[in-house]
Amino acid sequence: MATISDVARAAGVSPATVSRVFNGGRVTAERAQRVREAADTLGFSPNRVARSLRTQRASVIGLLIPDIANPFFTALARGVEDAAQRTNLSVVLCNTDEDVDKERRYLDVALAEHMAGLVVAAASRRRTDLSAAAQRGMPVVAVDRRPRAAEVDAVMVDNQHGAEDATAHLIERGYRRIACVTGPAGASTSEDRLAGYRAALRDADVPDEWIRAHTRHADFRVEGGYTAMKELLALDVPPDAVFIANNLMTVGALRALREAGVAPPGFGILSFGDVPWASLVHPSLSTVHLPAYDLGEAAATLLQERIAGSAKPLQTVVLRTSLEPRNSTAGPG
Amino acid sequence: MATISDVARAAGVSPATVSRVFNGGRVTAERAQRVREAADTLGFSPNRVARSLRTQRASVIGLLIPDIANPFFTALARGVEDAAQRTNLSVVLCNTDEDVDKERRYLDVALAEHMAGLVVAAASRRRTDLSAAAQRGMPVVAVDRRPRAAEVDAVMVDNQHGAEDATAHLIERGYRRIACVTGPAGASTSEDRLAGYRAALRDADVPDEWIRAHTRHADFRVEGGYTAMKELLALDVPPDAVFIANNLMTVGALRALREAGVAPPGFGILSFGDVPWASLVHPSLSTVHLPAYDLGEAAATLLQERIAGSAKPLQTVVLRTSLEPRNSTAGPG
DNA sequence: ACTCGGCCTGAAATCGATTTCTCACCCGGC
DNA sequence: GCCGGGTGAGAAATCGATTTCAGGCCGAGT
Repeated sequence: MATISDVARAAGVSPATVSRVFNGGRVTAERAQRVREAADTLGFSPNRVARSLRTQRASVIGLLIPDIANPFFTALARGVEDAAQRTNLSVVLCNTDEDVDKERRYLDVALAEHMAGLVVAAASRRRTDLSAAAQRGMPVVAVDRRPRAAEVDAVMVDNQHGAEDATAHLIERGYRRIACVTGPAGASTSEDRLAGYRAALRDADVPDEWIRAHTRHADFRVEGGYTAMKELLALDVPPDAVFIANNLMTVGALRALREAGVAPPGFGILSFGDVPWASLVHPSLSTVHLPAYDLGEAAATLLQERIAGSAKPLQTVVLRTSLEPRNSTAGPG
Repeated sequence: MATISDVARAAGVSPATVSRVFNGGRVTAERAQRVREAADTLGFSPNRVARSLRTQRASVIGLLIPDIANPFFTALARGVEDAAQRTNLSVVLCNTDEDVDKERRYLDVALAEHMAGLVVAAASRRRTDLSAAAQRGMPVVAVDRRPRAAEVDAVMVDNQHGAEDATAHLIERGYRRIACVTGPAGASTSEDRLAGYRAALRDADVPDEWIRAHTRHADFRVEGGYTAMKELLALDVPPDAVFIANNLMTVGALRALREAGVAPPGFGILSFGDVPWASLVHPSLSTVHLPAYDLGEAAATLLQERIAGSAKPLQTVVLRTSLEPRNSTAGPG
């Protein structure tokens, strides 16, 4: 591997001159030419480790996500990656598995590695701690989930509004007994979506007591959705529709519904978050589409501004969801 | 951010001693204790950039995969990640998008970043070029797909055997007109799977000419599978079963089949590679299960041996697939 | 008592780039 | 002819760790 000194020697100049050629310093055209030729023949490309050490800034950003198997997060990752690539940043993808300890280990690595910045979809609203990074001046952007205590930029979706819209849509279709399966009590996403669901039902004069009795908290995973749905179906008077707060739980719920022989349009299903290949499974499944790719792109762009030194006040960008209804003519009747 | 000298000063020792405390040199217990206390109070963790520069080896490995949205590769990535974490390596995940240029850019980054090694699922059998890495002594393990010219370790699945088994399974069930949708002509995976399919059919005395007429090459993506399946269904005498060479094309093919009103068990479907939530879609879909996680784990383990300096001759590890039939009593009839 | 090892320790070199500092040179103006 | 300003280039410092080298101390053996 050729070093900058090798190139300097080959071109008959000093290492400083070589560095200037590649970093926009003032060098006479003739010398610059010689340096470039020498670099080409030697196959030189600057050692990024040495550069990082000297300049005190890396060309790597970290992306912490809770579940790499969830298509929502892979789409988000692609958004981050595309935005990062535009300024020659590489992305280290870290899968925290919804595990706060694993997440903290990755945070430590990011700090020791002196990464340029972090995009974090927090594993927990309450227990994720981003203060260490903030303290050491490493820019952080929270995405999708905002850890409670952190003073960081954030890019979110309008969970409450999206959920309210979606639930209202079910009501318009004529469903009357609309249950809800949401995520863990701690998570901001699950609380906001639940709040939206509640708002829509209250607006339709459904009593709070009924709402509480038909709300289930699960874990944002397939199995959790399955179990919660089974519980709801076992009620004395089961619901005629359900609002489900994420895509994986929807998959589980669909299994429970199939086992119970229940299907649209007699039973209304609304998923918050796109279910992969949902059109194959249930053509009549409505979904709230989340702009996962844009979320990642916006977060990475914001992060790059901070890395470049922007001192603007903290921002929170909120992206809107969009409802994608199917089979608009059908209803419960 | 505290440096090693800060710790040294605080503990009243030299930086060398601090380094030895953390890297297993011989230091008296009393001093080591003082150093550890100083490090704790200062929140010291060694700067990995400086360490990499000095030791000439990084604690980061690169993972190049062609499609992060494919569950097969995310499972593989988790295998790599878990294995890497056991020896404190971090994984940089690079999504090449089946694009050889993008892949080459990532390879260059990996070299400039002086990563410890690479696990590569090549974007192309013919055009992916791993020689630059090999030349500079960076260990590389190919996984799932083996680039033609490269002299590297590899971890593969037994594509041909798996495909042959799967096709034989369809024959046993009584299907007689078994078509095939495979991947691009260049890819090793698609060729091997096609070969297995052919072998099984030849074994059942199906003429070569018929086989050729019922084989379609597509692009390993959803749309490709859809188009190819439509073509096959439009034949004068359409097939009564199909062997599909990867999971995403199966999704497309299923859509084509649904549109044509064709379904199991009258029509036999066999997917090479697990289709996510297939049980929801079509309970009677048989799949060849690919050990994606183990593939990644084995590759990362092999890579770590090389990084540690193993000079064993090049290895190729082949993992077996397993057939997961459903609805075993049903057949075409 | 003297020497020879062995074991710790700190000083200093090192990794490969960037960047500051300094100097030499050249040009133009007075 | 001399001086000032501007420009380009090299020498050397620097980033933060690891590692070599050399020396100091202590204990054991003769």
